[in-house]
Amino acid sequence: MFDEFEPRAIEARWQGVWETERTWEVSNRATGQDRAYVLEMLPYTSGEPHVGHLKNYAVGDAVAHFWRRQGRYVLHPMGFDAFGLPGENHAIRTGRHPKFTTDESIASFREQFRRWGISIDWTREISSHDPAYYRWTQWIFLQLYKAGLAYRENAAVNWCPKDETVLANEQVTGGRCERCGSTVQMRQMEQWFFRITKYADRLLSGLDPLDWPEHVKTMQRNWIGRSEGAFIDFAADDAVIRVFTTRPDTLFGATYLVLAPEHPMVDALTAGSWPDGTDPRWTGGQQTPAEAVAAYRRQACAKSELERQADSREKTGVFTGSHAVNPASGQRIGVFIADYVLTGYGTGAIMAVPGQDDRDWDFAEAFGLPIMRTVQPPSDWHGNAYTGDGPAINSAAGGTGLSLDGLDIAGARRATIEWLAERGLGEQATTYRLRDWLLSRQRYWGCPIPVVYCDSCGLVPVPEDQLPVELPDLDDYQPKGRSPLAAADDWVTTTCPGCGGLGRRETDTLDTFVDSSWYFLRYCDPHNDEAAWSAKAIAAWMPADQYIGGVEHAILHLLYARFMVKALADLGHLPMQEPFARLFSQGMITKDGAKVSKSKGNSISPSPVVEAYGADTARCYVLFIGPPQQSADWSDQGIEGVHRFLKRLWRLTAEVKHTAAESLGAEPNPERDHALKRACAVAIGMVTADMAGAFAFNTAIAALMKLLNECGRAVREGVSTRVASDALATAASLLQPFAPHLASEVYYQLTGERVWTAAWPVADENLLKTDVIEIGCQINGRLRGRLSVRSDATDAEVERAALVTGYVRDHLAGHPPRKVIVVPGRLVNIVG
RNA sequence: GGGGCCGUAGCCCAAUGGCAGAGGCACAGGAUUUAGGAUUCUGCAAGUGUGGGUUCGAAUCCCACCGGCCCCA
Repeated sequence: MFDEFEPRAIEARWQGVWETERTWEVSNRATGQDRAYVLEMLPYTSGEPHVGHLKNYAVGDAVAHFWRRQGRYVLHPMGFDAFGLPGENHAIRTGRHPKFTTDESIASFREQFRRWGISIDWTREISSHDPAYYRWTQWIFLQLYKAGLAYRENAAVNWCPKDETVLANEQVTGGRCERCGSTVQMRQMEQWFFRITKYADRLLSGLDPLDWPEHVKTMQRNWIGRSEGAFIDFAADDAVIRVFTTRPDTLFGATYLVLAPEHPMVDALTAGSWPDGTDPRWTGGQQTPAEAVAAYRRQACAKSELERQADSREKTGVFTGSHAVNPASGQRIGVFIADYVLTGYGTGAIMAVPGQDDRDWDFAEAFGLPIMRTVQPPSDWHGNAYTGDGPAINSAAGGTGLSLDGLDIAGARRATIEWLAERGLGEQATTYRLRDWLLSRQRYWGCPIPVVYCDSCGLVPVPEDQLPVELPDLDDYQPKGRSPLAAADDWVTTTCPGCGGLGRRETDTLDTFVDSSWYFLRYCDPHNDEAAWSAKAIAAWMPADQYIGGVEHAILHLLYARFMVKALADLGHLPMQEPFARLFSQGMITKDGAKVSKSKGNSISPSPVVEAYGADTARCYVLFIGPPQQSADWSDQGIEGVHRFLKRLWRLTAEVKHTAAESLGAEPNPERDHALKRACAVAIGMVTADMAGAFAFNTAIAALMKLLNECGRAVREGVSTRVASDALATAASLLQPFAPHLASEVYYQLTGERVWTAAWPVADENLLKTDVIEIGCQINGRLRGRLSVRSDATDAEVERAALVTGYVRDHLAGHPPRKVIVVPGRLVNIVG
């Protein structure tokens, strides 16, 4: 036993034991135990781990340990998301191959995880840049390609001019590149996509049964953005404009049409001159519609999507000079362009119904366009557009045969869609905000797309037995608007697998989200050379019982992984539909209330903390700092308190261990012995409930601090050595998921046993019982005093005891109480 | 603009609708120490952002507002 508390020595000792004895390794062949798969999101290897990683893995490790101690056989693996832009950008800056910086970063992460004592089965480690891994990434791509779920298309894509690559919609925020902040441009390019939109409905309905935080599910639902409505065709002078609306029931109220300025039909619809009687507000002050449209387009381009969507903004737009016909009312209505309509949503064109839509109302008011209500608002309605339900009005026209008056929204919607469909004027339609997943990246440091182009055979997938298509070594990583791989002639030039003639390899690489959309499957069977995984291995572990990660991945990564599992399941490669049964979304660690990031220069490295206080303190601190799902502010002062707590456990253990006497402190005292045993039982109950429930690690650690305070008091005031020793061993046992090293040492010192092999403690119910309890006594809901009653007293007995109490009798002054409420074990309330 | 989370002691945070306090930080005083540090003991404080409502009873549920953060636009 070391005299001083030296975390470094203790931690090195137990880490050595776990490594030598391969304590955390699990076999797929083990039988007879309840299996569990605890998974944290795989770290993106850029530089060194930060405190967010520490929190993520401290949470995951606590769960893994707790479940093991409850008798489950736990798979807890680790790997690295190793491809991607940061590694490549670093290579461009330094001229060093990204493999070196990536491998250094991985080594640094691996070393930190060891230093933190995270209980990982390292035999299952994977790295996404390892050919043995990305061989199967390529294999998955080919399976999806064969099934028609991966396709190539010329598409307008988001282009980041600084990173010189395309970006997925998901990687564009507020019109800017998520990584570098540059304003994103639109470009037409041949690109690879996964057909994730085909799974939109299943990705939505699959959310319902998942044990995930509700807000994460909501974010996914909003991202998929399903809207039900209809396409409606409006006949213009010599064209048909198809709009999408979620409110076909309001068709009679459509008093004008609005196209997005970028809509492909705008040029054709732009009239040669302003029609007679054109309102001056509609012309944008221009002599001709063409000039007005051109000027307005220039203006719209200069704005970000954010500005265009801000509802409070003044509505702007111009008239195209063309008219269309409302198919229901037969009215001629104007066709406008305005930037509050976006190309990407629906058909890029809307029918404007100012009576039932706020934005349309604002636009109609600004431009003097007719407003007609087609839903009767309530009699006390004083607002503008009425978006609520009510009977349809003004919605019948003799000529067209459609009559909706009196129907509610649902009925009018059905009738309108039926009427449109019969006449070939429209159809029921569901649109989604979700776009297909853009996979291609014109970058070097990624997984090569296993495809060859041949003049005679066209696009030929690389045969599976020729995988992996290895990423070649390059000296020049500089992107030049096309992938750096395009310059590697030796690599690009290849034999066509179809005809044996000359072929050229695909030079784009895969989005790194593809790499990370299936890694959790590979952990189940990481050394399989014959297949990406075996059915047996997947059956043994999947779906993951607990997934843990940051909320920043609530949309992209989680949606991609869910899509991948569904697609692979449809192709017969997987037996389940969802990868993650339970999700825990941890909160960020902030510094002075602000997000920490490398770019802000306020990132926090755990290393100095681990050096100064040890891994146990660092781990306990990130768990104690607050509820783990909430964001928490890092404070160097707060660490001290946790460190003192661990140090106290060490000191008390030393004191108890070193005494030869049968008791400590004053004379032995059975009452104090009992009180300490009881404190243990209480702590067991609290920690167990906190771990099994909402992962309330902060209150679990608080309960252990309380138990230790009571151990200290008992040792001071007199307690038998046996009881004190048992109490400390219990504390260590309960602490093991959070501070495994110190817990192992203390437990070993006191019992000679290994704490991780010990069963999770169970509270002795008998110890929790007491004879007499104090309850609150209220009069009219206000606390007036306390009352001692037997713990098994009936409600009637409690009531009687309350009614004979002095201040209650004084208050009632001889009148009977109107009501008496007894909350067993808590309080009694006299209403008089 | 929409959706969500959060406002409790000087600070971080607890509290199945039932006695506002578990734990930690800071602070004050005592013990120990040559001193500092470390250790240890004792003490300390808010009526729960604001205003309504439901209830015998609201930090907790409902409505509105204020403030902070996150996501989406």
